[in-house]
Amino acid sequence: MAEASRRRATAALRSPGAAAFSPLYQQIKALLLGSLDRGEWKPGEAIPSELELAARFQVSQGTVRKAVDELAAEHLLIRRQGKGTFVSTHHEARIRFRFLRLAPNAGEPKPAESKIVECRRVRANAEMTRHLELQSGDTVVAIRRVLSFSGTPTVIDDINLPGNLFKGLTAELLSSYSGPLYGLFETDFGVSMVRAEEKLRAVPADAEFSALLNVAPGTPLLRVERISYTYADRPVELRIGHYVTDQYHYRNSLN
Amino acid sequence: MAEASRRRATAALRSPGAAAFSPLYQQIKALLLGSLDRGEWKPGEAIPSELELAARFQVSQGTVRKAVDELAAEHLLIRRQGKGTFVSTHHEARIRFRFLRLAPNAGEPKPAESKIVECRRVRANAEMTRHLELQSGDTVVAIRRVLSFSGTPTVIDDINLPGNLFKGLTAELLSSYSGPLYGLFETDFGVSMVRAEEKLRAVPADAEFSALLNVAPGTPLLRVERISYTYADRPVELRIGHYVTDQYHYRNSLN
DNA sequence: AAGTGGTCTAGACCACGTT
DNA sequence: ACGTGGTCTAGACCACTTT
Repeated sequence: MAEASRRRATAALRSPGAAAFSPLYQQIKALLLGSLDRGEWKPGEAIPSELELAARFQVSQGTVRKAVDELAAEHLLIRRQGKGTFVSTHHEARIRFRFLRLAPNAGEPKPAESKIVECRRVRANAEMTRHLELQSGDTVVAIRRVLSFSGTPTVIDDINLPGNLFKGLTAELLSSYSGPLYGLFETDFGVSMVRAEEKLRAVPADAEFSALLNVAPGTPLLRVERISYTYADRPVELRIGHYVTDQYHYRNSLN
Repeated sequence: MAEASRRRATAALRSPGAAAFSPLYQQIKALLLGSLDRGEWKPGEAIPSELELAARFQVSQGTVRKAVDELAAEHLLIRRQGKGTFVSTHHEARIRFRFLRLAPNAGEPKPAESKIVECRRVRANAEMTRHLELQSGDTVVAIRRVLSFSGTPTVIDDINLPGNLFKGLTAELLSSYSGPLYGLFETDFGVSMVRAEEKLRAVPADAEFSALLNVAPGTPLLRVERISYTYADRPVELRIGHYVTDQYHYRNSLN
């Protein structure tokens, strides 16, 4: 077995054309990512044990471990000593707060009340086509919702999703569902948001936003533009949020 | 040697009073953090090789490696194959962009021009006392600077530092220095900013800010409150920034 | 050639959770 | 008792950099 794996690494290393050398554990990691992307293991489920994976890929447990370690560091997998290694799911508080950065200035976070304002299927405009890597003419699902805390409207989210990935998504489904949106996407559409890039600005509230958020026109809002990515690192959500930040703030850690 | 280290781990594990078990590599990591905090190795310098550290701590190279791996993942150390492992320094482009989140909406980042507006030593107010864990009556260095890009004022930073750690810090020194502020703190005062927590809000420009930033009063500004920490995880900077975000935005990654 | 970090293996034992 | 992940060791070899 030692020989087999060494040969494999050496083969990759010495491949003519010098296709960039990649260590065995990176190759394993890519294979695991592929399985996750194909839904071989669903969010919340356990993946095979390290020894099983080592046998499957013909490498040592240590090599599998290093691949899994990296995926766990990226929060795609969660290790539980004595139980196994599990696929991350948005149906958990811990992971949710990685994507929900709004926190109250004082006191404990309260659950948000969500109201779906609209949910339409429209042709992608140029911005969506570019950000979501669509073809011109493709459709997107355009959702607008308002989040309130203790009855105070605080967030307007404009969410755009590729139409072909979210076929049965309707306002009714969204309204009937309580819980994290990404949890719904994950279980009902097999789309897992794994990471995101955001751009933040301060902008004045226009007439429409000021009415929805119950603030004066011109009130400074925190505008958050987010692009979310799946396992395969494909963009699948363009979300534009506008936050009222008198009682809440956006928290961030620099490491 | 194997015996020695096993005994050490076992001793820690079985210590009466059950002082929380911590694995050997975590103990090593803590020792390394202590050395960094004491300035035993300065930013930019190489730390001893893994084999040297293994000998010093009487553990295997693999255990040292795991400790160093974690510190490298936190960007406190930087590994360079064939050369050694080095202490991170703010005198490098890569690390700077971890703390400088403002990016132009279009085009390449340009270097900022910094103008020191004031630098005074004052008594810490309640807010500073709390955030910087000071005693009431302690002094802080209060700095205000304006950052401009291509002549356009874009950022006002109000920076507060514990007076006792920054004794020789004057407006002249700040003005004569070009380069990252954290680089100056690091080399001249032995204070390394290692991580930070930020809170973001959108606020209207008041008269003072509108004059300094050359925008209309009430213009939405992105307000960024930052607390920075050193190796020992002690807060040593309270910084409040106000950003004009028409040509620039704050970028963030959710992982 | 020598020294550094990087990868990979094999095996032992520990801690945790379930059966 | 058993299976899981977690820690630690020892040794081999590879890749990169400097001498």
